[in-house]
Amino acid sequence: MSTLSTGELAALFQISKYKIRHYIDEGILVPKRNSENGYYFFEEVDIYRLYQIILLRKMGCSIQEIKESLFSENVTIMLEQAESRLSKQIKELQEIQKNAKKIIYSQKKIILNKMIFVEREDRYYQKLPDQIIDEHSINYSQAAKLDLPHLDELVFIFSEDESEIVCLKSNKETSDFFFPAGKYASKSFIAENEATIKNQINIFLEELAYTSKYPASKNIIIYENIYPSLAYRDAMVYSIEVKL
Amino acid sequence: MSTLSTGELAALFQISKYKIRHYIDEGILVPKRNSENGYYFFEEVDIYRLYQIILLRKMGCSIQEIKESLFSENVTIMLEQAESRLSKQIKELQEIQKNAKKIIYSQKKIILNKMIFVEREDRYYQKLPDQIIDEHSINYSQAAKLDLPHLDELVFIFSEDESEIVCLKSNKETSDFFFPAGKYASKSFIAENEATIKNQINIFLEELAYTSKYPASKNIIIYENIYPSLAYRDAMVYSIEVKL
DNA sequence: TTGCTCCTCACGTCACGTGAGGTGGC
DNA sequence: TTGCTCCTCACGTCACGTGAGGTGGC
Repeated sequence: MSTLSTGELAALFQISKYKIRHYIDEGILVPKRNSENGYYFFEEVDIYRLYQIILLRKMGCSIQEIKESLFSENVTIMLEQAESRLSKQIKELQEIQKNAKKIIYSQKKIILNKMIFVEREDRYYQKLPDQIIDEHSINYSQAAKLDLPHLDELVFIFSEDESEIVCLKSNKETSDFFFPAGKYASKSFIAENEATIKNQINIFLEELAYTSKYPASKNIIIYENIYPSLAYRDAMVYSIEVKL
Repeated sequence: MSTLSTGELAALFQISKYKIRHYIDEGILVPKRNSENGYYFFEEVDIYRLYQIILLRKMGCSIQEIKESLFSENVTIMLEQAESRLSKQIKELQEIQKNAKKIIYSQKKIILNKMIFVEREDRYYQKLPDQIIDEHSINYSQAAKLDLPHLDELVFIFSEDESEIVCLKSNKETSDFFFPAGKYASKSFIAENEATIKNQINIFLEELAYTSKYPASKNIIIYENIYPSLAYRDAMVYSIEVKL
């Protein structure tokens, strides 16, 4: 039976020799050694053992867990546990990938600082309960139950009487505000603070007057574009919309 | 604008406060602090920043890489790099999962220590070059180019003149041995060493004589069942086959 | 002898986690 | 006052990686 040295085994599996030494030190790989020079030599069983270790490690098992799997005749039980965990992990990573792609895509496609005209469906919004609102903004500690997808549904409405109201997407029955289907003027911009937003609203309205298009309603809807916002470092991306 | 404490932020993202403190210490999260009591407070930008950090960390970026992404206005470039790496990683994990399932499945379905009868197609085998063979076994240091799937194609043939020859799966043209299609007697067993294998061959042949089924050829084929073998701790699973 | 590998031991590193000791807020 | 959080600092941990110093094999 031919045997391998640490270096050869490392080359076979394309891992570092230090890793192999680590597994020996931890007692999960127990090769025999040459009694004359103390060199380790690896036989077929050790090669299989190392394959198991590498596989289980890649599947997310700790060295401690692998150590425990040594007590049973075969590693099937540990493999099955690891496989079901891995399956979940792959799904999680796919979700993470989806979110990343969403951010990348939305950052690339968004048109900043330019008025555009968009067609919208009927939209309904509902005032947020007072305890969640704090100085016209959302109170995150109160709203901790709301996760990110929900923030997606948050809008600020500047109503006819100039007051600012924080709302959530809603349906016909429970709505406080109704924005009918049709053509809307829209503009997206980057804002670091609330002053920038107020300023941008004024610019938007002036620009709208300049193009001789007069809003059908004085209700202005402002929302944060969560996904493109997540791409920016110190700023957020907002959009203003008004019905023509 | 409402703000969050470290604990509240940790609860919002379902991570530990120590992790948040770590990101602050590393300088990738830079919240303002209350000048009176030194408490950190987190504003909306910090919440977005932490979301970015958590996302990039989950995608496999190091803190150092995240630190570098801070120099650009947005994290799109870093996100794109991370996304392509993540995509590769997901594929690798799916390969790992496939291998694990193969091992689990083959360990469960294999019938040990019981003679069975199987139908086989035509099989051709080719002797392995001498430099790869060492005392009737494979020399792994020479065969390091062969990866695991190739070991799957390795067999030991005990030919009519009782000699043992190591072979690889082959085709009609380059073959040294030919095992024709038809019914084969087969038995799988666990072996720790070569003596067990020799012993199992004798038991197998006696058992075969006992069932009054005489082999059509004295060529015996022995191979290791790589995938079930990978499930066992100190042993390997072999199968013997002989044409009836 | 040269250039390669092998060994041990100890310390480094990355991304946190933990635990002691003290303060702040309702 | 009680029970909660907050802070700092230092040390622990997991799975390795690195580097010094010395030996072995062709």
